[in-house]
Amino acid sequence: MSSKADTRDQILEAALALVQENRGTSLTMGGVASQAGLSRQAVYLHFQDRAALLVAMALHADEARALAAKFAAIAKAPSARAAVAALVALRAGDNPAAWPVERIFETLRQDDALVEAAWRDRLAGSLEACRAIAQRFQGEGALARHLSPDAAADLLWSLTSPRLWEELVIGRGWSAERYRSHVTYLAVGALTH
Amino acid sequence: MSSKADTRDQILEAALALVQENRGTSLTMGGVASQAGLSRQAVYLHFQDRAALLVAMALHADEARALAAKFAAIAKAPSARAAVAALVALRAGDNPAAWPVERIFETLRQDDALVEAAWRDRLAGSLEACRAIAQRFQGEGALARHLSPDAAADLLWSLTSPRLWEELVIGRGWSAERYRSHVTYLAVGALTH
DNA sequence: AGCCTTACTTGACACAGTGTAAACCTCTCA
DNA sequence: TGAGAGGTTTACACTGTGTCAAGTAAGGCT
Repeated sequence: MSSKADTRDQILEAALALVQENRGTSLTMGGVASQAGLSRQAVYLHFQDRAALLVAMALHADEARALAAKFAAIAKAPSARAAVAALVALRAGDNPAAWPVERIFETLRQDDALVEAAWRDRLAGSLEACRAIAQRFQGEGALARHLSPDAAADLLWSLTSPRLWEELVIGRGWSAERYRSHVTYLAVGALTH
Repeated sequence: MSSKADTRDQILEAALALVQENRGTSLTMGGVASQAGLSRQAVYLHFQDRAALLVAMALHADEARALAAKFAAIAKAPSARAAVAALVALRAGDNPAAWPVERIFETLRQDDALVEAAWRDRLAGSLEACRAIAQRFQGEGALARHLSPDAAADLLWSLTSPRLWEELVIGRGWSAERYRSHVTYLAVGALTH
C-alpha cells in the first residue's frame, strides 16, 4: 500500500537523482514524477508546489549526508585551528555532491521569499559552527585583534561557503586537495593574524 | 528614422532598468519590450533570444560603468598592495549596482552553454587584473612562498568576486566600508604571508 | 512621382511548464 | 459492505518563449 511517507521520500530521492545527473538542466515536476514512477499530479499530493518540493529535497539531502552530525563533529576538534581544517575538509569532500542542489537554490531563492527564508534557515547550522569556531579562537587568545567574534564568524562563513568553493574548484579547476590546503591556510591566517 | 543601433541600445537600457528595479522578479521579453516602448517581436529583431539579450545587457552595463577603464586604472596603482586595495574598493563601489545583473547570470548560465562561454569571456578582464597583481607581488618579492603566481591570482580573484561580496554585504549585512577594509586586509594577507 | 528598403507592428500559432480541478479506480480496514 | 486513503487520467487556465506571415509608415533613390 506504500504509506504516504514512503512515497514522499521516493519523490525526494527521484528529484535528487535528477539534480545530480542533469547537471544544469532544469528540473521539472513532470520529470520528477516520471523518475519516481508516479503521475505528475501525485507529486502535488505531497508538495504544495515546486518550491516546496525543492526545499524539502535540500533538507532531505542534508539529512542523507548526515550534515548535522558532521557539523557536530567539527565542534569536537582539539583546537580552533583543527576545527577550521575540519570544516574546510568537510566542504572539500561534500561540495561536489552538494553543489548541484545548492545551485538550484541560488536560482530559486531569487524570486521566492519563502524559499529565501527556508534557505537562510538551512544556513543557520553552518553559521552557528563558524560562530563557535570564532569564539574558540578568542578563547585561545588567538583571534586577530582587529576582528570581533561576529566579524570573524562572518568571514569564516563566507570563506568556507559553497560559492567560494565553486569559484576555485569548478571555475578555476582546483583539485579538492588544493582547495582544502589553501583555503584552510587562508582562513586560519585571516582569523588569527 | 531611428537607426537600428539606437533601438538596440534603447532595448538594453530598458532591460537594465527593469533588472535594477525589480530586484528578483524575473525579466520577461514582453516586459523589456513594453519598457522600451516596442512590440515584443521588435526585440527579437535585435536579439536572437532571451539569453543573447541578457548577455548583451551585461556587456552594455559594463561599458556604461567604464569597467575596463577602471581595471586599467588599477594597474597604475603605485604598489601591488595599493592595487589590491583599489580592486576591492572598486568592488565595494560597483557591486551594489552590478549585482542584479550578476545574479541574472548565475541563473542563466546554469542551463545554457553559450551563456556560460560568454560569461567566462566577460570574466577574463578581472582575472587578468588579478594575474597582473599577483605577478607584481612576486616582482616586489612579497608573494607568499607557498603560492605560485597563478594560485595567487585565482585566490585573489575569488576573494574579490561578486559572490563573496554578496555573502558578506547582502547575506551578512556588512557595510561597504566594512567589506572594503576587511577584504583588503584579508586579500593582502593571503597573498603575502 | 513611383518604388524599394528599413524598422517596426499586429495577430496568430506551437510548445513547454506550472498549478488546479473533477471523476474514477483499487486496496485495506473496520 | 462500505468508507477512506492514495493513486490515476484527463482536462483546463495561465504564463512565458520563440516563430511566422502579413501589413504599415517613413526615408532615400532614380
